[in-house]
Amino acid sequence: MFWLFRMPEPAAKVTVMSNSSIPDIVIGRLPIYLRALNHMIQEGKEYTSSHELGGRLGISSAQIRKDLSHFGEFGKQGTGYNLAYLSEQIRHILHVDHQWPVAVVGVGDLGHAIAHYRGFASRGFRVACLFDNNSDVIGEKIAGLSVLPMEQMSTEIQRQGVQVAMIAVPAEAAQLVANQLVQAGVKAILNYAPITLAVPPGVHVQYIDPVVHLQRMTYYLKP
Amino acid sequence: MFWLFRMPEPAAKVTVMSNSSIPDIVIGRLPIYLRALNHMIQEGKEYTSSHELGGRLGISSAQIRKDLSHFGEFGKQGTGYNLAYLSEQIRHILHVDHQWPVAVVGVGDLGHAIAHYRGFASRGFRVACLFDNNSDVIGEKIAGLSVLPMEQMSTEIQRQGVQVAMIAVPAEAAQLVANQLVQAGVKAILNYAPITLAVPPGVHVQYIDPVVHLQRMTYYLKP
DNA sequence: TAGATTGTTAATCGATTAACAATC
DNA sequence: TAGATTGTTAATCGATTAACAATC
Repeated sequence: MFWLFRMPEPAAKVTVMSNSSIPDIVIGRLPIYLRALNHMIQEGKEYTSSHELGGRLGISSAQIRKDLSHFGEFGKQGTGYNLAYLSEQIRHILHVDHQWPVAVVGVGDLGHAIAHYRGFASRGFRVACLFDNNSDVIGEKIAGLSVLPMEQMSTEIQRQGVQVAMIAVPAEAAQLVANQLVQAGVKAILNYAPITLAVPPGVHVQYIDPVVHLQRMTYYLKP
Repeated sequence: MFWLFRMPEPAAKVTVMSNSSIPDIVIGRLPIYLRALNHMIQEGKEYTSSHELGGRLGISSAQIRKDLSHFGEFGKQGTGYNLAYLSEQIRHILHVDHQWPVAVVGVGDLGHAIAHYRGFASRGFRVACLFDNNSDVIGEKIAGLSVLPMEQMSTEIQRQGVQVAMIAVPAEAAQLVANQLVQAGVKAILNYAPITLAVPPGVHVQYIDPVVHLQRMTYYLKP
């Protein structure tokens, strides 16, 4: 991807092309914008402004406009943004304008909750397979899916072309599972185990550890 | 809290006091450091260095040293950091050197998983009460706790002095629940509902929305 | 001692914001 | 037209990093 910058007057002959990628921190805000936009749509609204959106999210309007400007022009002066259009555009940017099949590894309480969660489909994801190493749950049907043994993981992930996985196993097993997922071709891992994973370049990892979030807040509280 | 800065030579007479608070982004990394330090302790290690810690976490050693320097001097030249000591210090800084009672609102699949999670106790938290508005689950015993009706929430939170809560209700109910929690005196909310909450100043909110994390990764993937 | 590593400074790098011409 | 709001620029602000004296 490249960008064309306007040259200062008097116009130089060269055109500066930058392959500089979009900051990850900007990418990280797009899902938040998208969530809020869809929320507004459900409220029956048709348009919003960077000011209104920023007000809801606690983000400056300038930042929202700047973030969006990395990808194109989506608004109209005086009017703001058409919600349906902007939502569609962001879904396209984030590649969630279709459904990604997701593997879930670990079917304890948390894995169950993930498998049953109804909020994935409308936002670009579909739980496609479940794995566990516990023979008590292998074969069990959860949300219409049979829990498969770990031995079948690689085969099944490759068969379905799964690129995205969620790890919901105990911390002790998480790195091993991550290795197996990477081996199977998974490129994005959402890790619920409270441990930082080591993965090769090109594999993306995000973390969910409720305690990290809680500890971040207790710093500001009086015990 | 204030900080003493070394004056340049020749020494000035005044002592500069700064009330500038520590950046929130620094606070946000401390729980990650703490998690890794405790992991190393469990591996039987006794010391680490900023270089080793940074290597594990994908963070520069300079950043780790800078972050810690906001709070004091915890290491020794040539040796590094004593793990038990640094862990204890960070626990103290984050106020997780004792257990915070936590209220959980919403006892669906996710609320069940949270209530059963064994990972809170060692890291400064204890699920102290569960609430729901569904009469099917009210009265049910989960992890030794009876699920209470929403009507008892405020009273119970105040009775136990709960300052920290987790919201695990559907998105439509989350803002209302947040309002009630704030009314009851809660100062920190971990929100699992996929919605940005509006809360008064002084109330802290953190978010866990797996889809936000997934969407952040799919941007980089080829569909 | 020689090697290692801290804590801190200053420079660099990057992100956010204010401001405004353009224009709907 | 008058009012509102975008997209973009340049300035500001803040975070990260490189480098090194101090010292264990």
